[in-house]
Amino acid sequence: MKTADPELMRAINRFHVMDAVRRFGPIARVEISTRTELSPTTVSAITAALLEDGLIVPRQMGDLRDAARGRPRVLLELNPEAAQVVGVKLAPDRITVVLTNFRADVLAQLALPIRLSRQAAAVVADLVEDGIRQCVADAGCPLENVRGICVGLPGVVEHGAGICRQSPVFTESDVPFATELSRRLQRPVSIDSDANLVALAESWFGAARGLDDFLVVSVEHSLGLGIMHKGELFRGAGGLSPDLGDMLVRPAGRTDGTRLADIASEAALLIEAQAVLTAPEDQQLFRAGRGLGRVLALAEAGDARMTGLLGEAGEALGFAIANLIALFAPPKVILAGALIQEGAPLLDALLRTVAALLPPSLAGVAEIVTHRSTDTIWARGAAAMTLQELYGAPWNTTGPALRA
Amino acid sequence: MKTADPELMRAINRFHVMDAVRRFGPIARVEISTRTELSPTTVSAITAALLEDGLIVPRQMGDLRDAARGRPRVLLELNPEAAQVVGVKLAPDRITVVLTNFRADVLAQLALPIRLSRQAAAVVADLVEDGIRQCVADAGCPLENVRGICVGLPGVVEHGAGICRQSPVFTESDVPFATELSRRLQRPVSIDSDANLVALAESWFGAARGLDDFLVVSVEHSLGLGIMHKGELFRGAGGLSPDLGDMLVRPAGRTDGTRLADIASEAALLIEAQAVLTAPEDQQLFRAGRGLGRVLALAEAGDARMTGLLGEAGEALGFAIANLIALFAPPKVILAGALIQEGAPLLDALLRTVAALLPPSLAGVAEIVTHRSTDTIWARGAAAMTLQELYGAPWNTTGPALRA
DNA sequence: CGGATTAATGCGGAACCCGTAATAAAGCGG
DNA sequence: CCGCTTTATTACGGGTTCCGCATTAATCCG
Repeated sequence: MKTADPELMRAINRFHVMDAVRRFGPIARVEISTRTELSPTTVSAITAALLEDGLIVPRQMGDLRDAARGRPRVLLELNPEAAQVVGVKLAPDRITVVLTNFRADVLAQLALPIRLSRQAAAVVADLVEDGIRQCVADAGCPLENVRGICVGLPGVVEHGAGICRQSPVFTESDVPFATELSRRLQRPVSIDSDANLVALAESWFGAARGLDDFLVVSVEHSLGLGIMHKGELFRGAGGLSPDLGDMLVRPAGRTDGTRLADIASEAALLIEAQAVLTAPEDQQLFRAGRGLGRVLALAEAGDARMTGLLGEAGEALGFAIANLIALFAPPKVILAGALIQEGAPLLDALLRTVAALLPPSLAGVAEIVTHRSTDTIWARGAAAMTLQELYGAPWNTTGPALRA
Repeated sequence: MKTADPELMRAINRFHVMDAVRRFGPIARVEISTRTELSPTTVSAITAALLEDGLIVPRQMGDLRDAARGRPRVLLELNPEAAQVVGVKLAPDRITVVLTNFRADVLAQLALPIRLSRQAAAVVADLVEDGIRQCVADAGCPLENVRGICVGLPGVVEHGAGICRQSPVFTESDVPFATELSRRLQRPVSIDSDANLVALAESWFGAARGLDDFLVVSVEHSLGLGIMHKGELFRGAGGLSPDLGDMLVRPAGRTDGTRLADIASEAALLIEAQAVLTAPEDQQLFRAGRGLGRVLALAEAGDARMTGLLGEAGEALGFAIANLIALFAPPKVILAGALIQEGAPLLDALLRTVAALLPPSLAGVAEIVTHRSTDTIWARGAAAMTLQELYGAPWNTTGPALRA
């Protein structure tokens, strides 16, 4: 926690005003005042500064007071033109790039279906750089206008330092990807765990709007875990984002095959399924990257081997999620990913396991919902991360108050 | 996060000054200024107010500057007399009460070796009330002078609401213990998970002094987990303290006996050991409450059944701790409890399991140490919790900034 | 006993929030 | 059409805070 001075005070209150404008859409000063519990005078002063800076704009039309007497309110909203930011999602089979405006509306997007599992960091950086340049070019937006870039990727990411400790997309460990991209593009770049970004997206414009505490669990090629805790993205000590794949699901005593990623990720499932489905036409499908569809179709048709695999994965996920609920007590858990479907064996097993394992005292706390997130939403979350910094959340900039 | 006003600003900075005095005191104003990065003027003003309020006192003696030139510094320290607080630790076999001064020095303590597993809340409240009254009477301190009371107990505790959701010491669930005690004693009362309090104690005057991130795992009659995260005690959504006993250690598919508490707590170990050691003299020891010593002695002597049990418990604990390290990435993990001994089978198995299960990217982050905490230290932690509130940490008082 | 040196503190300036009062911009009723 | 009422917004003054600068305080040194 930083020491307080008038500047910080103003930064805090300005952020609250910005946050109210973002969340409650076109909104009048009076309403900002009641919501933030700041005095009308202060709101007026702050909004004047924000208007001056071009971050918000008035919107005369649409006066929908119930009692239409008195001076009409002037509605304020975010100025979409105030900034452009870029969000990138890196997955092992795809790069998604979006350019958004200041409201996180997508202006342009680009999906590169490129297989980049375990690539050299330089190669990935090349691809991302090209993708970003092309995306902003498509939108006719000079790169210089882009106020910030955020990249989401699976694995263990250190947001603060901009280092990716370990990820399925890189061969190397400890990749300083943020500095590398920043050097290439001459723009501010940050990186974060992909699941954290989708958590932010869900909180801004998704299934968890306005919720201060929730989990996002994504089952994709790899597993993702995003945690919103007390209104902020949860990160471990040193800003290290935890990786759901590193959660353990086997009992002690067996040191092999214990990571959740080895049981419940798409990648792991495909490997196990490929070992089982030995028919040549199946193998063909796997080689063509269509194995997942085949697995789901077989499970749908009642193939015991496939439902068994999916059930095992679901049980493992349920086990991990029950642990997370015991720790974070989130009112909501959002599940995402192609494997998560209503009525599918994986989801059934997951829900059943959570219900069975959760202690009675925590039985009711978490509502588990599914939500289909597109790659665009993920990338929008990345954009939102940069926007949040532009809004100027002051507590992110705080250093240790006492030096040893 | 609360909206900022001058009052909050001052509260924040006053807290920083108090914190510096507590941590580094006796300390001169100049040094407070450099450590907090507040201007000397501001420090002077704040310390003047604190002196006025009697929270700190000057200490002329002991001028140990290296260069003894210039005006000598006036050292400031906490005024021990500024307040008295009571800390209570509730364990299934013992109630410990301490009275401390403003520096968390113990003025009087009282240990009641009472078995209170699964007692009615009213009975426990009776015992605690009597214990507190007796303890403060022993010290000749009128109860009216006690500025606050904090009770630590195992189980799932909701600190904010003062409710104990579930605990081995109560028969009931959802016990509003804080209000109940407050009504009886007419003093402010708070409750928290016992492990959180020992974490606070370790951070104030124990093995984790000044550390912003660490875990405390205590293996006692029941299991405890205290998490210091970014300088604050970690609690789940709604202020719910997680319970280590609710962590799960068995794989999905087996829904029975999966809680860590059923494998690795002293209580569970005793039950399992009692089932194995059928000799009449052993059963005698168990009934006399001396079973644990017997188990340890047998294990020491190489009894395979006992080392097996302990090893299994250690592996289960290691499994849970590895998961927690993956989530929180704490630089330090402190283990406490009678079962945790250097060279003992439980600790060996625990360390081995953590090392085996932790993914390489997290291999070096956490140093695991053991630390023997007495019941007094725990109760001191409870006192420290109240003191922290008296110091006026402003962020604890913040409500939601935006009302829906 | 007069510098030199370091510690602590008035003093004035600047920024901020807030309460009150004034102003702005509508609708309503005569 | 015009004044009155109502509601939103803003100007103004007061109070608080932090900070930079200059001053005072307290010691050592020669």
